[in-house]
Amino acid sequence: MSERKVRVRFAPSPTGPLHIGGVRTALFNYLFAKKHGGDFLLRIEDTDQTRYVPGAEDYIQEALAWCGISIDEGPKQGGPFAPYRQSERKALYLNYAEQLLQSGYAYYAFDTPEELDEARNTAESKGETFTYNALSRGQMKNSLSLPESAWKEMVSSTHYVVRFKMPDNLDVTEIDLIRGSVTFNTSLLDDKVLFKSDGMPTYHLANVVDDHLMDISHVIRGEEWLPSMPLHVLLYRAFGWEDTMPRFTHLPLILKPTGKGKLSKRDGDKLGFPVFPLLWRDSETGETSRGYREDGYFPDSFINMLALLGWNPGTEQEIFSMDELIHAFSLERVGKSGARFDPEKTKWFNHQYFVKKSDEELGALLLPFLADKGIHANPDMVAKVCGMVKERCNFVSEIWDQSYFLFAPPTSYDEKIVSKRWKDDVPAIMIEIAGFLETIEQWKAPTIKEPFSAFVTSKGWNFGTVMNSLRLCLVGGSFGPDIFEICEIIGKSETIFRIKKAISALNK
RNA sequence: GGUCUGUUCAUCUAAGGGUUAGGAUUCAAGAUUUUCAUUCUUGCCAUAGGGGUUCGAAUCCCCUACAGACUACCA
Repeated sequence: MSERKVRVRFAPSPTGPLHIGGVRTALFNYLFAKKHGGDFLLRIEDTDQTRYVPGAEDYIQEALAWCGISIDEGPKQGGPFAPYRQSERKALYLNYAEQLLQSGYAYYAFDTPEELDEARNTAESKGETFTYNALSRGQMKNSLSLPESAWKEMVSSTHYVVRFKMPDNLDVTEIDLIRGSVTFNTSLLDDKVLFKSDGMPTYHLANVVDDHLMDISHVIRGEEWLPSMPLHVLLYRAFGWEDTMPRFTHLPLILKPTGKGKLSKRDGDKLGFPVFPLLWRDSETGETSRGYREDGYFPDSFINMLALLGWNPGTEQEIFSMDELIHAFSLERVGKSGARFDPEKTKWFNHQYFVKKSDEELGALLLPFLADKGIHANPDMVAKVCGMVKERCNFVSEIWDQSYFLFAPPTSYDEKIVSKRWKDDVPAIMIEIAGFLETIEQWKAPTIKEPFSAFVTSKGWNFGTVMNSLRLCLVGGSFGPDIFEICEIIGKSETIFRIKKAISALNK
């Protein structure tokens, strides 16, 4: 058993864009597989045609690719267990349902949705919950309650479903790799539908059959699946597959940053952060949802953040490359309780990756951004600019906010700073400063700074006044890199031009 | 309602019977940067409550509270 090759699957249904909770599930599966030298498969669970959303499957593939989660076997990449799309495996499932029917672990049921609703409503009006199980199945329309001739006739003439015959009052105990032993009593469980009247299996049947057929060794999925674990275990037993049954692990949920409940799309809209890896445009409503990629997050930063949400290495290391994650990962170190999502920490992670990038890398990312604004600057100069301001940024887009004045003169002056710095004596001083700068030959930051400082001192001016006013002229506000660096970048004539421009613009 | 799972600073978490309960994010203060940001230092802040077991409990057990998931011919 312990020799078995690790094979895990990520099995989303293509009903919309992949949520970050789903990405994390995929990531943990991937890390676990790679840690043990195993395979990571993608299987599309599209057994519900009514919920099929065009583009969702492509989105899932693209999102995983962006994250650096590579798929060993899947619908696009193929593999020895193809097809990997359940709708394409449709023909298979009926045989397995019939196997259960023949061995007495399942039965035909003919209750219409209306009849089931009615049963639920009657129970509810009595303050009870209707459960299709050993106690009630005798009163329903199925192959256990009806005479054989009657139900056989119905099987051929009407729609039917196949239900699992849940044993009465049996304790089912199974080990969850992060929670330990979990026990359920079957008397509280219902006779789940395994095969729908439209000819498709339900999730329960399809996932067990496929996991078995695809030789899956570990099922790692969200906590919302924990209640259906006993059903799945019982299915493995019914099929006689218990000796190769995968080990189960249920991951804790990702919760809203504030308030209660699990993270939803709404929270992102409300609090202003993405809940999807990639931008998503709903083809029906035309509505778009932000994505981490488009918001300027780096995939490795995004993955790093996600990995630490619910898992920790037991050391104080926080920055991990994918390879380091693979090396350090273990299911035992995944927490049991839900983790509240923190958009602030996500930004912090991005900042860590941001400042680690070389000036040239950032420059290359900024270039197209500048081109959009009609600015075509020298790549060397752009790289230098990135180096000057990257400490103050979390995203590429913020480089522009911190450096636009290096590409063009300020178009406005921050009013607060003007009233604070632009005193009556300042214009006269600035005129003298401009005149002095005119005399400087060597236009480099250090060679400007030295004579400049001497000049200001000799005049007896307050250094802070001069510097802050000069910054206002060149930048339009009170921020940005070293003032002499700015002078060097924009050049001598531009520096003097901006001083004069500011004097006339601020002359009241 | 029922079943299952969970509960350590505001947030992510460490400490798998013995530490002044540690780190990170956020926030606040100070230093540096004659700007802003960075950086550095410091500070604030937690074992849900109650019972046991034990020489000793965040850790083991029970009860309560709270939270979440599930309870479809959806996954």
